[in-house]
Amino acid sequence: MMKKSVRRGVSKGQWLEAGLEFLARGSVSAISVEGLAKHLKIAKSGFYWHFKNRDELLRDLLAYWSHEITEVVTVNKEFLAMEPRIRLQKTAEMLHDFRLTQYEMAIRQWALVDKEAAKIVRKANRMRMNYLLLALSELGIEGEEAEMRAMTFLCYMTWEPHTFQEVTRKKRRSMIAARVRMLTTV
Amino acid sequence: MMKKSVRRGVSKGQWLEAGLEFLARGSVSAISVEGLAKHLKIAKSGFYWHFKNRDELLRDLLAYWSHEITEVVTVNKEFLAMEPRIRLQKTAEMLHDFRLTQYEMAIRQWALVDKEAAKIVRKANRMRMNYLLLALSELGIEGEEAEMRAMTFLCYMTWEPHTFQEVTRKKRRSMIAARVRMLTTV
DNA sequence: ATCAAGCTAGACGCTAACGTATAGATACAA
DNA sequence: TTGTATCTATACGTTAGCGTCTAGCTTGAT
Repeated sequence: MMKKSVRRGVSKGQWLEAGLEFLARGSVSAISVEGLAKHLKIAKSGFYWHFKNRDELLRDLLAYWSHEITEVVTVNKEFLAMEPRIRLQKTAEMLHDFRLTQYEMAIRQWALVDKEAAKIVRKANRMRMNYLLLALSELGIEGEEAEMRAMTFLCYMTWEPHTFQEVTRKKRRSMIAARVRMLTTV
Repeated sequence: MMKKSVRRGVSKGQWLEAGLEFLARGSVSAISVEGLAKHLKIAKSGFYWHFKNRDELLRDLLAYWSHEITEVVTVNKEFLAMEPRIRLQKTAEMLHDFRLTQYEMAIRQWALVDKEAAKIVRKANRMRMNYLLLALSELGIEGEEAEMRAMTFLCYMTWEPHTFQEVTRKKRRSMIAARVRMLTTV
């Protein structure tokens, strides 16, 4: 009755994980069924046991990204209890420490040619903007000024690691505080 | 004697332009010899008259990007005569008006897997950072604070159009001034 | 011991794209 | 008008990747 059968073949989860690993390399086209199979040291036929086709894997990865990266980060009760400046600081640190933006490049580039990806990216933007606008609002920053600051914050959080790969992680982390200060100072 | 023969075949320049057009769609992999040929309504064999292979076209596009986008924008005498705040404002407006960041996504994603592209992207970062750091320095902003602000400015200029495609160009332009103010206020 | 569920190996056919080869076409120059 | 430089059409060979098919193998359940 228990569905949790633990045969030792390659599970769907392993294919998904491998997919994410390849996605982090920077593009959706880096994900090939045969590439993943080789990575998992297996023939590709196993892939088609779990997925109808390559596109189904991509949709699953998109759904995963949408959920984990956006909703989990945004809908976070503990964070909302903090003072807004601290909250933004902790959020930025969390994004950094857990490398939560590593798929952004691939996903957003994908969104240029895929309708569904584009839709989810727009939704992610909206949720993140609302999260940031709320914090800024608590600090008395509203309107277009708030919007500008939230967009700047979002651009920085999303793209800094991709843009400045030559900067050390330590240095990048140390600059978070000053950045939050600038973005929250009226 | 004049080399400027004007036969009416498809010139090298037209192939390069078509390449840029495809590149703007978001990725290097969008550039295929056969795709470009179809776009130019011609058989692909003409391509190999001008280029040794696909890679040579890509190298040429990279060189073009490196020159036009980075050096031309950065080494600009008129701009350096302006007051730093005005200079940054004009720079941001120019990037916006001439869509000078439209190839960033493709190039930077390409840099993840191509050594030469990575090198040129690092160089572009350095030149842009120096340009921004100079302006900030004139405003009395130095050290790590200046570095943080320059990086934020660069992220915003580079990525805002890609990240917020849902924002109208008019609105995006109207937000430049406030952003420069924030980034240059001590 | 046997059976079904879950998964795999390996071979196959198909397409898109790369690059090559050859036989032209066109236009200006002598 | 004849030649040469600059392109082009068409056909071909090759590879990478998608997806399919069939005959299995392994493991827990009965």
